[in-house]
Amino acid sequence: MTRKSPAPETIKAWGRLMRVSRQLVERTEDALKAGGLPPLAWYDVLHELAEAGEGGLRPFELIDRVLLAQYNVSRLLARLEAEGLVEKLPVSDDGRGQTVRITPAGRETRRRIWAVYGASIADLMGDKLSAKELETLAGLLGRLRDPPIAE
Amino acid sequence: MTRKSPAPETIKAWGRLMRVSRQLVERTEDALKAGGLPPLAWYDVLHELAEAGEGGLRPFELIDRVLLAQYNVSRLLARLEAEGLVEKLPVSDDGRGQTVRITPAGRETRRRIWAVYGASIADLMGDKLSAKELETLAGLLGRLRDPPIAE
DNA sequence: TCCTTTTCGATGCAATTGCATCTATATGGA
DNA sequence: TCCATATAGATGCAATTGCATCGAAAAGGA
Repeated sequence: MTRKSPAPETIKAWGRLMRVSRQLVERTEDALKAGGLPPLAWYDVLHELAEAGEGGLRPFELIDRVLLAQYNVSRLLARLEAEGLVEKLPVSDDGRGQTVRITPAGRETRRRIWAVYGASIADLMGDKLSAKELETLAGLLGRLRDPPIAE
Repeated sequence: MTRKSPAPETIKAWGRLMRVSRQLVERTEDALKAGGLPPLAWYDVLHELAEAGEGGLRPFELIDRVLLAQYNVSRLLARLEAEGLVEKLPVSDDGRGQTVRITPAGRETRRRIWAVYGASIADLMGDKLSAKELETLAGLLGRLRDPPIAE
């Protein structure tokens, strides 16, 4: 942990990152709400499960992918199951756990969310920066990740 | 609103932005908790009020500065007042409103939060990118703001 | 095998957030 | 002036989040 106060450029970049990310999330959530659709977190989970395919995912695998706390994943999955968007299957070799799989209704919901979410992304980012700038941005952000991504 | 799906570079940059910003916030909140300090939102409000000086700020002015909903500001200010970190003063020319001013205890708390927050910023951003890169990042993010900042 | 520790997932309870609405004051006509 | 509308800020209630902990099953010794 560095002990001294950050440089002015650092503070400025930090402030921008905080403000912009919150603004973009808020606008996107508003767009989803306006369309009568569930929040972003639902999309994230449905997306990961769709990518995972028929094999599904264990809840603990979902946790690091979607960056949610364990209890949030547990409860979100319960809500998704109640809506019939995912199903939980017992897993043979681990009596504690379960496998979660997306249902056809879940895929359909994911598709409907994407229609709005994708448009929001294009609107808020794609229209504002060039392809080259987007790549520069992604590269710089990748270096802030943990673990960092060089590219 | 653009109707088509965003380009791959756009999606990638979006994903990085979402993931990185959440990761950085989470780590910073963890650092504050570990230090027995209040959450980031408290800092934001105390910071704005400190900048505003003796004149203080009206709650509605705080709302757009800190990007919180009206009811969140209302309740956050109530908590800060209960802790003696801010004080509410009636405002002469508008009987509905009030002016909120930071107290000495509030300044002290802000200082203590910054000791950890600033170190976290330096650690998570300052140490990862050069000054030039930080400026590039801030510039690109500025263009995503609403209203956008060209520089 | 038996016992301790770890991991997986759920949940009770308190705090916070979101939504809708409320009260009070101010503002802008007719 | 009087009334309709708008703005400032607070709040009741429901949903969500965070924290701590729990129960159950697995893993790892001794």
